[in-house]
Amino acid sequence: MAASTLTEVARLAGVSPATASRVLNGSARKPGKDIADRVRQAADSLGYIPNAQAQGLAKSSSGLIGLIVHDIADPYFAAIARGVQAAAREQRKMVLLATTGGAPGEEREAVAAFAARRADSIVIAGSRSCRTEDQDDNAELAAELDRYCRNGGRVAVVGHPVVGATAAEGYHVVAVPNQELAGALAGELAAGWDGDFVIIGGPEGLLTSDDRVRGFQEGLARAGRAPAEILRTAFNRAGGYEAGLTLAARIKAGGKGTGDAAAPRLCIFAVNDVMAIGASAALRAEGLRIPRDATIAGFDDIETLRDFRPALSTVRLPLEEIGRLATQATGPATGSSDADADGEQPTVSGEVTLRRSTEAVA
Amino acid sequence: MAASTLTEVARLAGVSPATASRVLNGSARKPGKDIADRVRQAADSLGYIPNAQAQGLAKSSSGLIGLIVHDIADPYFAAIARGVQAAAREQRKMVLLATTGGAPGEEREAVAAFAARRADSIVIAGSRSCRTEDQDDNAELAAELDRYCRNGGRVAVVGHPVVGATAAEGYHVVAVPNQELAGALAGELAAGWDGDFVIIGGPEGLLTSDDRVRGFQEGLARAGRAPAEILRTAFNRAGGYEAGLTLAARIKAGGKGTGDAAAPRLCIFAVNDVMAIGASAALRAEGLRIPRDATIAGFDDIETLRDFRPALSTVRLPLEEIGRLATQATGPATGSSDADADGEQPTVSGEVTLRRSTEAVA
DNA sequence: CTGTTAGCGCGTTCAC
DNA sequence: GTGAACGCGCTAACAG
Repeated sequence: MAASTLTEVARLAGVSPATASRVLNGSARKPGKDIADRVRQAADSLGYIPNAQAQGLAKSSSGLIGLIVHDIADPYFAAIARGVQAAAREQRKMVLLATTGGAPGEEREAVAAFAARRADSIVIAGSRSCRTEDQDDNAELAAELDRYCRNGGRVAVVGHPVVGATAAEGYHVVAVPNQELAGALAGELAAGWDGDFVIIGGPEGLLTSDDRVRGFQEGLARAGRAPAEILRTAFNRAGGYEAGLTLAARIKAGGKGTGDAAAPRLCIFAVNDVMAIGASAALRAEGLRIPRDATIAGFDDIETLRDFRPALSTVRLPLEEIGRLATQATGPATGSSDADADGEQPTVSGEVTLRRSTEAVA
Repeated sequence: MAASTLTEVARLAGVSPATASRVLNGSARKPGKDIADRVRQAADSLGYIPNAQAQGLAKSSSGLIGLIVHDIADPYFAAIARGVQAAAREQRKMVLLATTGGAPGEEREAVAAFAARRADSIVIAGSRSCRTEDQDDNAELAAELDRYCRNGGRVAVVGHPVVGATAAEGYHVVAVPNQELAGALAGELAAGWDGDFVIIGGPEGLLTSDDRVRGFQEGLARAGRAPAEILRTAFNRAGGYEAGLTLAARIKAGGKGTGDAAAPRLCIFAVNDVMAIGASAALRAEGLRIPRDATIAGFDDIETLRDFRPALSTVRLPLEEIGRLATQATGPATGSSDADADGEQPTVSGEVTLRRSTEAVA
């Protein structure tokens, strides 16, 4: 990776490296118009590309933004990544990507790697876990982040604060009202439906999942309903499918065949869209139909999934904007001359979106 | 972004920076066991994190892999990105992400940015364009890539070579048999269907789209069919939807109502799955049903879309593996002691996958 | 096996 | 306005 250096450009232009640096990058001092042209010409005759590593070393900042996701192929994270990318471009920075599968240990490694690269800021998307088995890793992650912040790094976390992280300078949380929204969803669902509810949740301890489960139960309670049973499974399509099979068996056993208007249908709430789609697929594979034999709702309103039929009831989350906000929170102060307190937490809002998958059938 | 330096660690351990470096990183020389422990202890008592920028400057290599995609939120690219990420991890490198929307000009900028960061290699996913309006940008992109390669950088391009790029050292192409596969799809479709075909293609000049269109027409010809009409539109869901509306109007006009067995149904080939889904949505919105009123096939076999009903006939492409292969091609020689010629082009294979969306109805 | 020296490429004080 | 020096943090060639 040898390329032409600033020194070479300077020599070719017959000036000192310092001068060349001043013209090729924005410096306070403006070199003479004539000499500037000479340098610029020399530069692109040599195909000069500044060495960002050296620049970073000298200026002690890298122009890099680190992004941590569970899985970039998951449409949820992909959407957030798009927002991060867009905001990064506005800040004229590049994004470094790390995928961790959600394991706190790997997240710690990713943070360390970003710190090593002297990333200007780090955005952590994806649910945190508070299971006891992750306790140690979480502590190390928190310590790593804390050190990163103390060294001047800026951090934004989507959804929940990192477990055990002390609120340090430069540490931002983009709050996602999972619990409230899940409650609202439960309320609207309960208004048009008087049967039983079941929740397909992720593994216990996954904060996002837990919040949505809790919120949904609260919403049910407010509507005077009994708490829903909770099925725990993996936080992805496969998990949803598995739970769907279980429910299908139960429906078929209890309902004594489908289409029986007297048999109470089940209303299923899967804590995210991808799980809901998995569950739907399972039901269908078992010969059940939605919303005839059961109704189902998800969460997130993943764009790619909007064309599914029956259209999935869900809670719309502005994923791309979430990524954007998180990134902006770590950037330089926004132009708005408004109250721009450093500790201010950007908040996003979602919207309950009822569609065909939870429609009452005649 | 000030952190503790190697020098500080060395001082605290009472050794020279060089020695500290040798123990903290894998060097040829192994320092004494006793002194090594002392250094290591000093290092993590200080929370030392090596400065990758400085390491890169000194070693003239960065441990970075640049990935260029049109849009990271597009499931096609997201899947490839997952493969790239996985391979990068195996090479103990990090990935730098750039999104360009497919514009050659922005791709050129991205390559320059990667070169500036001294990325060890660059993976370019996403279709190239050969429209005359992109000619200049393409030339500059080719020049930029060429220079990057000459400086020792390694490049892998998915699908097509960069237009106008001279086959330089370190320049790899992961060939995707779009044309052959599209032909095979046409063949299988023609075998079970004797009506008309229509193609929904991307803008003319998009190489991937063009290949698939061409291959499909060839397949039709081999089956003794007349060439299909081609609708040009945007290479995304919106484009598919738009074309779908057009076709819906035509079907309704020509068929004089749906379900008329005498009216020839149309078989639609959309050059990618996302467009096919868009077209399906449009048909449905117009009251038409698949496969009753028209049949449709896509290309890519996007994972997230597999749960759609009616299940979409398509061509399965190992997207994740494509990303992995491209990345590996730019990495150090693979372990296989086999013929490992540098210019060898990894090839992937796909598979025609017929599903319900193209089923003949009774 | 360890310490010393010399860069890697660039930004940034300083003098001129 | 311009050039010469130094330092960013680390590794690689040498001495010892």
